[in-house]
Amino acid sequence: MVAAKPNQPQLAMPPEKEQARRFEKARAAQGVSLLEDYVELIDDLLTSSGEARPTDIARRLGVSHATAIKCLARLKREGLVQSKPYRGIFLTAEGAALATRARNRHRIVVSLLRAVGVPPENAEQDAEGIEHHVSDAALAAFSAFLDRAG
Amino acid sequence: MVAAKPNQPQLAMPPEKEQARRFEKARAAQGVSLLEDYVELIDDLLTSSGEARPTDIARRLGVSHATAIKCLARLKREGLVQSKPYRGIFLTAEGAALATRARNRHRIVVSLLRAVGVPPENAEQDAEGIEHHVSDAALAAFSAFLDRAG
DNA sequence: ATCAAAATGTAGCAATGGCTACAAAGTAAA
DNA sequence: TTTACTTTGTAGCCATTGCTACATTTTGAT
Repeated sequence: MVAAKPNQPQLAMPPEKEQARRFEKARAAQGVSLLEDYVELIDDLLTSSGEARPTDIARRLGVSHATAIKCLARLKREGLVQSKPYRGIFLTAEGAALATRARNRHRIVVSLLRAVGVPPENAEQDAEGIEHHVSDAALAAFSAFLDRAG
Repeated sequence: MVAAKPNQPQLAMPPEKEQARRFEKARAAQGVSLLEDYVELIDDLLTSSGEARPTDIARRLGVSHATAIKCLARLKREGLVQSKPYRGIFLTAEGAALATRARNRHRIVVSLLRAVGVPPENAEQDAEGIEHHVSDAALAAFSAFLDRAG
C-alpha cells in the first residue's frame, strides 16, 4: 500500500493541491484589499473631518475621481457604504466593522515592522500592502510578540 | 511665511500626497505579484523536475490552463519567459533573476513569521501574499533580525 | 438672481485575469 | 497506422480597476 490514511480526514492534501489552495486564498485577499483600503480611508475621513467626499477619497488614494466613484459603487453594492447622489459617503455597520478590523491590523503590522527594525517610512509603505495578507493567527502572534518585546 | 523650505527638495510632501504615493506603490506591487508567482513557480518546476509545462503551472496555481497560458503570454511579452508552441516554458536571464529574488524574499518572510511566533501553516499562507510587498529595506531588517535572534 | 467654479456623476475605452467551450497538436497504445 | 487521450492553444465571455472626456448638480461669489 502506497499511501491512503482513510481515517484521517484529509488533513494532509497532496502538496500541489495545498499550494494551489494557498494561491487561491492569496488571490481572494487581493480582491478584498481594495474594499479594506476604501473603508479604512472613509473611516479616517469621517473621524478627522466629519465627512468623506468622493473627491477627497480619490485624492488620498491617488486615483481619478471617476475611479473612486466606480469603486464606491461596488462598496455600496456590497453593503459596506451608503450614500445619496451628490452627498457624502457613510459607512454601514458592516463597513465600520471592517474599517475597525483593517485599522487594527494596519496598526499592529506597522508596530511589528518597526519592532523588528524596519525604518519608519518603509514600515508605513510596506504595511499598506502587507496588512491585507495577515491572517488572524498571524495577527495574534504579532500582538503577543509585541507584548513580549514591549 | 507659512511654509516653503525652498532648499529642501520636497523631502516632506503634504501628508495626503504622501498617502496617495503609498497607495500607488502598493497597487504597483500588486501588478508585479502575479509575475513573481509565475517565475518563482516555473523556477521550482524546472529545478525539481527539469521542465515547466503550462498544465502543471496551472494546477499548482489553482487556475485553469487557459488562464495560465494567457498569463504566460504576458510574461513572454515582458521578457521573463521563453517558449515555443507545444513545448515547455523556460526563464530568460531576467526571469531567472526575478525568480531568485522572489524565492529569497519568500524564504526570509516565512522565517521571520515563524520567528515571531506565527504557526507554520499560517506562515506559509500569509507569506504567499506578504512577500510581494516587502521592500528591500524591510527585507534587510528581517535578515538582521533573524541573525540576532539566531 | 445669476453665473462661474467645484464637485459629482456617466459613458466609453484599455488592460488584466478569471472562466468555459472548442480546436489543434503531440503522445502513446492497440 | 490508426485511434484515443493528453496537452496545448484559441475564442469569447464577464468582472474589475484604471483612465479621459463630457454632462450634470451643487455651491459660493458677485
